[in-house]
Amino acid sequence: MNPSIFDRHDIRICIVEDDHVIRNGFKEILQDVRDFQVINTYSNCEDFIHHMEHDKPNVVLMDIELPGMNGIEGILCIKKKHPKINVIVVTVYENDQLVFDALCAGAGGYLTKNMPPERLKEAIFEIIQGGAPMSTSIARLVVASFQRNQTSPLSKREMEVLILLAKGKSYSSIAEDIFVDKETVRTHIKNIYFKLEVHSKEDALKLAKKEKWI
Amino acid sequence: MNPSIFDRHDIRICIVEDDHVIRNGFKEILQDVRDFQVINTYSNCEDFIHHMEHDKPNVVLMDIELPGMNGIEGILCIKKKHPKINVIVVTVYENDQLVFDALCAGAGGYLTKNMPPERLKEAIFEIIQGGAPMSTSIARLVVASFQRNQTSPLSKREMEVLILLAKGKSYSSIAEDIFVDKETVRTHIKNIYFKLEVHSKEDALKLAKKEKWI
DNA sequence: AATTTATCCCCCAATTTGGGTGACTTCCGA
DNA sequence: TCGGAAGTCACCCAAATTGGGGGATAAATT
Repeated sequence: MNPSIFDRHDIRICIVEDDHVIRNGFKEILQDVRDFQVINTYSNCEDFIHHMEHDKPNVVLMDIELPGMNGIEGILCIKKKHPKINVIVVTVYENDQLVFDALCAGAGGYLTKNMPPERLKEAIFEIIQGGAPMSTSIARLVVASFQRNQTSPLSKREMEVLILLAKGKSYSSIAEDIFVDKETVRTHIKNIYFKLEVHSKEDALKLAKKEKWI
Repeated sequence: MNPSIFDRHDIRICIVEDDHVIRNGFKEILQDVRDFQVINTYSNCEDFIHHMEHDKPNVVLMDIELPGMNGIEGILCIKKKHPKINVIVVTVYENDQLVFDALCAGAGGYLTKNMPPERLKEAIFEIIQGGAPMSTSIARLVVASFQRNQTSPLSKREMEVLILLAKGKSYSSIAEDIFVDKETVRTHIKNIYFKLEVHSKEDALKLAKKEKWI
């Protein structure tokens, strides 16, 4: 359960960050930690990617806004070639879409720059041990993304139908799933469209997703 | 940035846990913490729900496997009436589906029972401050759920088409989106079906979701 | 040179979809 | 107890979609 010496010794770290003050700050914080080796620091993604075969890092601290290739693209590129490299995003941005894009791209953690230096060290141990270090606000964002507003104007049954519709099912298939007649499904969908003021499956699903009903 | 005294004083806590040893253990751990008040403990959801109006907790520690109503149903019920109550799941289960069900139901945190007692206290402060306390393994599960296996047999263009199909778009609508002829979309979809060995939109999407391509 | 990818064209028939209208039951809140 | 949702099913209609068959061409990759 506790991290053994084997889990954490010799953790090879690279830093990709265009602001040299922050870059060196992180290096300062990390380089004297036992088990950590700051292999190299880079001011852009391209440089890192050219050297990653040689650097063989376990963990990369990655900024998002970078000259040239941005952090998201960078993560995609890194993960494509070396899926085992752990990327922790370290940025000032807490924008929803950026967070999700980074996680989808393969980031294993997401920290905001206003954290105490201790948190950075912890985060690296955490990701090596199979965790996913996140700032509190980011964790909340991520967890909230699972939760749906259930304040839709649709009835329970209508929501059921809408969710099945979202799976790409046809009316007949939905009917079989919920053990009613195809005509009933049609009626539900007509009512859904009426309530949502839309006239097609596409628009209904777009609205429902925007409002986080599904 | 730092938690002020106003953020954390008088945190009202309820515990829902059927094992009385664990239930009392948690109570012991929490009751002497400054700012914490353990209002009540319950061995099942129903009892808690009957008292929550009176208890007015800020945080509920909730087990999943409970006699009668289970934890997931319990969370739904609590959140429906009092969306502001913070529910932290505390369980032995690390089953993927259970974690996601709990988060979808409205859990604001998810801890496994094998944590140090300190972690429980931290977690309560964390959720009050707008965070989402999770065990490391849970955080990893959650983050991993954003990441897609990009090892599908489909080409880039085919993936694009499949993703738009998953949004409920018609062939014509997809064609407009990617600036090609409807016939081209049809060809892509035929090729997708051939590669995936399916014969309908529903089956293609089901497979793609199962394999986490979309 | 062969394969994959991406683009487009034609034909065909069954199914799906969206809209209109109406009807019956049940259940809940005012 | 009355009215309104909610849920169920029916029938009509026309347009659109879908899935499957057969091609073709050009570019890129292997």
